[in-house]
Amino acid sequence: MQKVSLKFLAKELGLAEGTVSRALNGYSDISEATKDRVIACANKHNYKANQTARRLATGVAEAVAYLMPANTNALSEPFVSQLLEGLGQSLAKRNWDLLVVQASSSEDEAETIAKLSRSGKVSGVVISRPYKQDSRIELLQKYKVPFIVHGRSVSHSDYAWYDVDSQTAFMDAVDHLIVLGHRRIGFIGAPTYYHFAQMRLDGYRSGLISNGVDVDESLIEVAELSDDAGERAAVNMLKSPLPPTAILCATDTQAIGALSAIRAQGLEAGKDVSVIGYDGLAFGKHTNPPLTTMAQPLAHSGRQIGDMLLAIIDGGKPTDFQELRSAELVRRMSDGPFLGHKN
Amino acid sequence: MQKVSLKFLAKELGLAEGTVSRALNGYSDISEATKDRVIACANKHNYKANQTARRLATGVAEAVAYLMPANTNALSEPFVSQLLEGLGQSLAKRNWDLLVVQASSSEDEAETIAKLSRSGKVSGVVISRPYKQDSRIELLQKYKVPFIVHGRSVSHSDYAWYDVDSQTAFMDAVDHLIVLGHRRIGFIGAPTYYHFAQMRLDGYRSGLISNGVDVDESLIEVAELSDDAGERAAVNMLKSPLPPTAILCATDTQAIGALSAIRAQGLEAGKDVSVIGYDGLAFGKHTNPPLTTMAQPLAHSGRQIGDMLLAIIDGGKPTDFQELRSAELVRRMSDGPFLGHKN
DNA sequence: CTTGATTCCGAAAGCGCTTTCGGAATAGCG
DNA sequence: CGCTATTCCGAAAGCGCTTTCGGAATCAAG
Repeated sequence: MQKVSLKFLAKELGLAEGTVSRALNGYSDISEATKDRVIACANKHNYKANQTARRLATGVAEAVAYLMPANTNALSEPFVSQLLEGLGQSLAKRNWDLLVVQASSSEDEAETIAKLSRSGKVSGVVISRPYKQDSRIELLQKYKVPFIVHGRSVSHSDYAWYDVDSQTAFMDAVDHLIVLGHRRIGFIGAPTYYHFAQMRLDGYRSGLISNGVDVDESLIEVAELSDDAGERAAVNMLKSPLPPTAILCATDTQAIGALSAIRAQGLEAGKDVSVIGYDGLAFGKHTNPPLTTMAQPLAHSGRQIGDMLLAIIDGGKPTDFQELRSAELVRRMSDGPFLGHKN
Repeated sequence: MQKVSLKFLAKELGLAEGTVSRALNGYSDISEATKDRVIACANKHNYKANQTARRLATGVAEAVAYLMPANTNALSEPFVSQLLEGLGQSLAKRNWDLLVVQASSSEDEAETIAKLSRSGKVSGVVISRPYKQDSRIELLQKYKVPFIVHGRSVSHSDYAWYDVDSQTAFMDAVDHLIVLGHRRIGFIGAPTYYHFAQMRLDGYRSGLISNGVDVDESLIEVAELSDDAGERAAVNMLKSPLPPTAILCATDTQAIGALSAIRAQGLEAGKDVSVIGYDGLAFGKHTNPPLTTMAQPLAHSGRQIGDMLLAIIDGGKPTDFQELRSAELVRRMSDGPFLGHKN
């Protein structure tokens, strides 16, 4: 299996390397005739340009990186593979590579980005789950690396992002619960250094206010992004003297934990206390009871994000690429009308 | 932000490029003194070698690819992100890259591999879920690309793999069910072009036989790797004139579907009919009822696989790297003693 | 038939790094 | 002090591809 290089093809065809290269790349100063000849020969020998050499010569990396979120947790990761899949499809159209990089810790994320940009091995990067104020974003801007954020930070006016409007999603969820008759609605949030956590909390708050119900700070818990944390938060809430009759959770994962807590208290989710999650994990169909959730349309988000990134790399203005999708309520069994207080 | 290249450093230091390069790479023909000087200067300017140039010059790709399994399904993918994470950690030690590539269809997988190997952009690849006879493996061998298989194909003696012994896992599961008093044990398998599907079926069969119970082919269903498929298979089984009192499923995802089917029939999993899955998805804690499963130790499989691959790339014999782990039963609530037939 | 415009291709200079080779400077030794 | 053995570094040749530039050949026009 001998290496087929440009040189090889050139010799075979009796042409100069440069000519072959230009023919393959569709330059207009090559006659159709020799172009065909070259292409035929290349196919015959199964020639694939050495991408490394190509990258070096052209100076374009032909690759983008996905920065894996740190501190992930098994239950919440379906979105990672979905995203990766979509990104891959998008990049495949150009035959670009998808790199997956991860920082060993959150503190290292900045360092990782710096290295990434300086090594010049990618022409773009996408990051997920931005913090309220995210040093990764600042760095990316400073280094002028095209990037798109899966989510938004607080000041998100000057870069490209793709996000789901979880704030109004939570307002909608509150509305829904209000219509069902609930007034004591609890909220299990996520650490507010995540901006999405803040937005969801805000949505919850304004939902309450717009419905004329006061927000009771004792009904708000902050938990990590795991089922166990959600469960702990829920038991706290349930044990309070005036427990909520419905609980909104920042993520499905936490909501699933809350479901456990409710069952453990001998209560029934969907009757004694309603719970609504957020994410729309397919898995929610199988919880006990099936989880009602605000589902985000992550179906093709990966491809979407990939296309946006490519457009920016091609010279598009980042601010032209800010896409806000909306979540929608999918009712399963964990919500229900307020039935009056037990005690 | 001016580019810091070797040339830049060389000029700054009054040395030749080659000298700087050798100093940075720890060659022994450079005095400690200038080595220190060079390194200090490099750090000061935050120099990072252009990896593309380096790759071209050395001829080593410094990257490995993970071939995403085609036809994946959201519920079963936690393992992908876990694997990726581990692989990334392993590669990070050498500062290598992790590429994620996917074929547009199963038929394209061979083509994808061919392209991958010829483009020379990776020094190794890992694939998951091999088929009984897997053309990807043959190709990888033919092209002499170091690789490791996450799983095994039928003839797995001459390459490197990492797998969990699901065959004995299923024998164990049968034993467990037998001890609980079950005799009519159903099996929901996966398409047998996946070798793991065959092995699990074999395990089920020999488990039965070793316990002296005849295998009843009408108690064996084959389903796709999804919850819905598992559910359909389970209803078929349950509707049969002599339904099983326990069901073994090839994957947790299917088992979760089976749970739904059982509930839909007005039966109770864990009492009326036991179900045991395989995989150990964290999610199984939250199904209704919580799913008993044969859990595979995927904790650090990614890192393990990465280390193995690196060792092979370094010249290790592939056959020295074949690792078989074992799964273990984690009992939750979906299994229970045989209580006598209802009808 | 000459001249200027086209068409098409060869030659060569990189891209930024690695690595071999040889030579200058130093050290070691008798 | 002369000679060989070391130590250390500069020079240069690539890695495989792209791209600019100029020139030979062809064509159209005068």
